[in-house]
Amino acid sequence: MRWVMPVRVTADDVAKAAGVSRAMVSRAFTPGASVAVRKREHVLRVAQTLGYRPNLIARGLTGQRTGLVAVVAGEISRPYEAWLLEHIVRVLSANGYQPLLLPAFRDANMTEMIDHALAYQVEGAIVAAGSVSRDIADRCQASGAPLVLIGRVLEKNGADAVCCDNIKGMWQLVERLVKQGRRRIAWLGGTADTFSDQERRQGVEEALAHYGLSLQVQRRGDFSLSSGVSEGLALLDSRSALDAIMCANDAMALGVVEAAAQRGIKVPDDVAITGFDDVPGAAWGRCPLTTVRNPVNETALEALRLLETRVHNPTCDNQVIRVGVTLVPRSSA
Amino acid sequence: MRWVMPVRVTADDVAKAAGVSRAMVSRAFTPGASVAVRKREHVLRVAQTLGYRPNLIARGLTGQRTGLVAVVAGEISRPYEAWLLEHIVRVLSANGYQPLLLPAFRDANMTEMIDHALAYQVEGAIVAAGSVSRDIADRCQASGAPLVLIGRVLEKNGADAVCCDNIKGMWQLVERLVKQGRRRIAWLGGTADTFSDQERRQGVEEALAHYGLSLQVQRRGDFSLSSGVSEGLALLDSRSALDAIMCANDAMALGVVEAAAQRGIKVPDDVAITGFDDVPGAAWGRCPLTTVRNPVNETALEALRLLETRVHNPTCDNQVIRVGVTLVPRSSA
DNA sequence: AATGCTTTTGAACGCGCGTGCAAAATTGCG
DNA sequence: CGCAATTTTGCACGCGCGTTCAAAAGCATT
Repeated sequence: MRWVMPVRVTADDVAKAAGVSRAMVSRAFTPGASVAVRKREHVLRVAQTLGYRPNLIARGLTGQRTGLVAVVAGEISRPYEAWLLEHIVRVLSANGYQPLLLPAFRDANMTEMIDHALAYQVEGAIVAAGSVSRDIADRCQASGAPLVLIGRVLEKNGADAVCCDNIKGMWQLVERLVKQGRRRIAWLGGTADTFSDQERRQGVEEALAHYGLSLQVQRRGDFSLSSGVSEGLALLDSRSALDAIMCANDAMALGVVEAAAQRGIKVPDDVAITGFDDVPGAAWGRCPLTTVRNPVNETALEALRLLETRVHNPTCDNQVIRVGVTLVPRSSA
Repeated sequence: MRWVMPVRVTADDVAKAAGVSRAMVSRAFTPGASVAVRKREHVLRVAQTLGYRPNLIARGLTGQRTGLVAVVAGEISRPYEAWLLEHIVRVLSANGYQPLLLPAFRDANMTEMIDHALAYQVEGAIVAAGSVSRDIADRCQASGAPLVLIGRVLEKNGADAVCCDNIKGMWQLVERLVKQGRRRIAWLGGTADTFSDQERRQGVEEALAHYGLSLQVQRRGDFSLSSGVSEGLALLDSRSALDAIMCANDAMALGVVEAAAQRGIKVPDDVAITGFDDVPGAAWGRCPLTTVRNPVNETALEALRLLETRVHNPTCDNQVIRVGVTLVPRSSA
């Protein structure tokens, strides 16, 4: 391939080639601007020929919209995170935003990351991972970039958030188990100090208490499938005569299914297993999971809505949107 | 929370507050610039107090580095895509780049998307999804943004690419199957006109031919687990007395494992099943997959290396890096 | 104290763009 | 054709920053 020196075609070049002023070119690309129809067409045609596109970086400089939105995602290789990310990105993209992806590693310095994104003049940040301090929220607010949390709520009204109804979801699962006559129920929690873990466990305990029951055993994994296997084995070996194991998410539940298979324990006859999220893949595998559907698409839509609402009205009170969940009964419980 | 009007702190503000010129502030933030040590410290301290950070958008305007890299990813909710994306993002992030995530939907207009990203003055684009035409490659080249393809190679030297050794991987799998005495082998391909599908199938046929064998049956899925199940059932029901089913990726292989279970067919005793990629999760589930490891981390590193190489030397010939694969023998074959 | 050399500093410019404002061109109407 | 009302257009400015260049300041040597 013949290599040609890359040329940055600017509005000036187009203006010269079209025999108009540069302002003309700018207006031709601005919908609703006052430009003669014939001239606009002419300019656009010339621009097309030269391969010109307005430089979005320069546009963002004047305090205009940059169109950038920071998206903080957790470990993308995990099914739930990937699933959620896909929907967020899709929604943003469909609405004319550009997602700036910030990966949150285990020991990632969230403050530093958000700061860095803010330096790109993002119009907002959607955080679906890691723990967000009040400090970060203040910082975003100070930059005028709305912050929306997903799946976690900042104590004391620090930021907008959208979060599924963890409590209700767990109630529904417990109700189902109890109706099946299960009484000896164990809990497999996720990473400590995560919001999801806390609320989901709270939901389980509330619901059990309502039926006069309480948890037989508790263990804690890290939301990963492999931790589901190891902790599942531990639970099954603990000789507590369990008849159900409720997990804080689907991945761990699938791990427990695996553990049960390794021990030759029948699911759901001997022991019921429940998950949470209904990730794609929960329906497949050894034993289709009874779980609760986390409506990620609705979540993504609401997150964007919150973002835009706050752009238009920065002073309104913080909102926490609770999106509804649905019980998805399958074979595992 | 008390709401305070967001203020954009600029270098001018810092300059005034520190009693120096604005150029001073700029230099204080430029490593290696000629600034008195005491003064730099002073400026940085004042900047810190005011919460100032250089506006990266403005910086990018002068033709400096924007630090942005476009990343085109496929359906993120699929295990392989998510896994790869995670590594790409991690590598970019660790090297001071900001990934601009472009989702490639089924019927996404790739040209339009790349164009849009180019308007953000990205320093390069890493494309790990969709089909890339020569047209796009030229367009990137014209903008001076290196284009690196992952998992696909553009015919006739159109762009740099990094791609695993599909052929060799398939040879290794075939060799293993043949040594196990398998002779009646079926092929489950992925989405047509994808590079991976073509090369992997080519590898299988070459290797089989080397042993004087050929494929008994062929079917085609779409790389998804569910297509693996349906096509797997079709293959198993086809009464071809198959003793092995080779799949174009892990997801479909897991689907076929599921299909076999549904039909009560034993894996690997009755039929062997192989995958490709070794995604996280291939090791788990009903039957740990015998597969070939696709080194995504190395892939991501090489992609970035190609990107940077081309930035420094735009005229060098296009390279296609082949990263090595490893056979991962597990239970399924 | 005067000279020559090095380091540090500030004023000015340009990056590419959107837009307010006033001049120019067009239109409508008598 | 003449004049006012209305588009349409071009000029000039500023967004926030990095950087060049010449002036200023510091320093050592004579």
